[in-house]
Amino acid sequence: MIDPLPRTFYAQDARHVARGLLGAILVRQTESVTIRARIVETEAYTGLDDLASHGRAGRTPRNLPMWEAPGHAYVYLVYGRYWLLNAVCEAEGQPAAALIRALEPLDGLAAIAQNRAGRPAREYTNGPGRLTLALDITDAHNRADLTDPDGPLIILPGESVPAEAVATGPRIGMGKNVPEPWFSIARRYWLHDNPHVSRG
DNA sequence: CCGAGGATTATCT
DNA sequence: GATAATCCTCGGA
Repeated sequence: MIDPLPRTFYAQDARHVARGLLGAILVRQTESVTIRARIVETEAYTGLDDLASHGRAGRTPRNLPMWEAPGHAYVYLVYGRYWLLNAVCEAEGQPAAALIRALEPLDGLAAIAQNRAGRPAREYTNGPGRLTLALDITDAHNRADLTDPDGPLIILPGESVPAEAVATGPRIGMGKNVPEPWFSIARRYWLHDNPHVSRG
């Protein structure tokens, strides 16, 4: 039995956590199914100074998990339709998170296919809203402890990813009113050439 | 393949 | 009342 990534891992800078999550294994456990998938794309949202982050304007009811203890899930609804999954980062009292943007399915493919019925297999988990549908992740998992081996949502360490396999670039999908440098700064991380990332 | 436009609703101003 | 860390459909090439 492999231990989940420890809370000390998440307590680091969100950029470091986002990069470090590449290659790690997200595990979704229910009574009947275990789904495992490799994290292949992430984004870092960090600090009051990050004008693209929910934490920018101080504490609100929605973003409260970002301020709490690291190593927990921050799940919220976007565009009134899709749940997005983040891992809370940095010290308690510091608003930061790493968004999980894409996964490479490993186990539980039948359950994923059922959750994504009607879609082509290549679009099962290659986007932050798609992967939560595929793994049945909802607000029920907000604040879930990602370090609890018996929890519904955990992250295990994966094989190490060499630096040359990682690409970086601007974050995706922010409103046009996010000012520079936050709009264009390279805080998206993905595995170069992995077919499951949301964009090449 | 690609771009444009609509869906849909909690959250914040 | 405006906005949003997105996805899907449809039309055209």
